[in-house]
Amino acid sequence: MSHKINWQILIEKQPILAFIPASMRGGIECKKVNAGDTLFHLGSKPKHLFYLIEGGIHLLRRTQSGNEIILQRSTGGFIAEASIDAQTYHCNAVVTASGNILSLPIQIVKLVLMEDIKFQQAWTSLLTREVRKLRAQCERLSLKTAAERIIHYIETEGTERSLVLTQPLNAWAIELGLTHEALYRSLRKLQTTAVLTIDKSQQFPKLSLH
Amino acid sequence: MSHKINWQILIEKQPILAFIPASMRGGIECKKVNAGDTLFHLGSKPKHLFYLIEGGIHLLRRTQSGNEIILQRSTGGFIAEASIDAQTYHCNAVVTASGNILSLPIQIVKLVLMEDIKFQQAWTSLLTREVRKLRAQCERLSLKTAAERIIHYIETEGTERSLVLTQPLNAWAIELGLTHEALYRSLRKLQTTAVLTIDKSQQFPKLSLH
DNA sequence: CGTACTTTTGAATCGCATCAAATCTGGTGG
DNA sequence: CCACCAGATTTGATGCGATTCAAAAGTACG
Repeated sequence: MSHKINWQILIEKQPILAFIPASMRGGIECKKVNAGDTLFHLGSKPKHLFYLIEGGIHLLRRTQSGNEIILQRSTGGFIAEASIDAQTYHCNAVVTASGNILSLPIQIVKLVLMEDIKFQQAWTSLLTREVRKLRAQCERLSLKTAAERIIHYIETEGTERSLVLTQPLNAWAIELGLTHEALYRSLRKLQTTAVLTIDKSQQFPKLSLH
Repeated sequence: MSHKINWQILIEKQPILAFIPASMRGGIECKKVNAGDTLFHLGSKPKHLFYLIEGGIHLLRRTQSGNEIILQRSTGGFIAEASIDAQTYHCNAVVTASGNILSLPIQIVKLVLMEDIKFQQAWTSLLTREVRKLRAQCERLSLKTAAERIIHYIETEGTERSLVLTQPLNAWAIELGLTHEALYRSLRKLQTTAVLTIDKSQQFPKLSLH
């Protein structure tokens, strides 16, 4: 189930991968994953670091009371970066949308991290960006109304008060901590009050604030 | 207003500081800060990285509508680690409880990061923990009800289904994305329905799930 | 053409925010 | 020791906005 990896295209999307020396690329696999698959589960020892190229993955855990807690929804990028220096996984990873992943043996990644200070720096800056992004998301989620969250999102994630989504609206709703109904209604209101416009001619909607 | 720094005690509390070479300690100051002080504000260029030894600091921003949003509350540790490679601060830092901070010139920190791979690694693991914590908070904030957020907080941040807060309840409410009234009412309900108990004999409340 | 997914609308309900006010607390200075 | 004050906690009433449940219409794709 392993595919040939086009490193050139991959590196364009994720420059940090350029730091993986060519000599180590042999150990890295590209796999197809299907909705429903489990990448890893809580308690097991991390052997691979995953990079989601395409598809969707949820990291989740069950509480003692049996409730399911979603720790992270990912539609691309490294999965559970934190597992790199953990003894065991702290959660389960379930594929929610079929796609492709890179599977990097943690040994290799650790080796490169130890030896290559450039890679370390790139990794640090990746984490730093992630911290900043997550802070912004926390900030957004503590806004009380749908309209405020929408505008905040466009202002912080977009450029020039405008933004092309990378997902359909109903998926965006979840990221905003809303139901899709609430998002649709709120968007409609923002349009009728001329606060923003939505362009749906492309694959994903483009939102622009006035 | 600069004090002499007792590195030995400091390093015990925060081992990462051991990586700062003795030769560079001269550039680092320990300052007293008072409630109400501003450490830095949005838009200004980061010159120092701050380490909060004692006291309390809020990182906050104001929305267009004038509401105050708290991005981070800290009662110790590094403040705004993300500022290390940012052009400008993306929030304001206000002292909410008097105490002491270390003020590390960013130049020095960057230099050590470049040269010392051990420090790099320690820094990476610091960021990794932060990422994990923030993910948990985002997931908590996307829970719809006050009760769910409270329980999630105890389950993820506490040990053995129980947790001692590090702040009064009204401050906790903000971290949970709730008004203090909503938190008080929800806590009362959870107590009367025997879901949890609150012990207020100490300075800060201790919450235990049943 | 049918299936799966997304978008849209409607109606009823619930929970939280909001505003207001009272009580309780610890700490201060007279 | 008491008066006083700021901050924390508590209770009440009201309204709004989001959730929830339900169903229909639009869209993409094989």
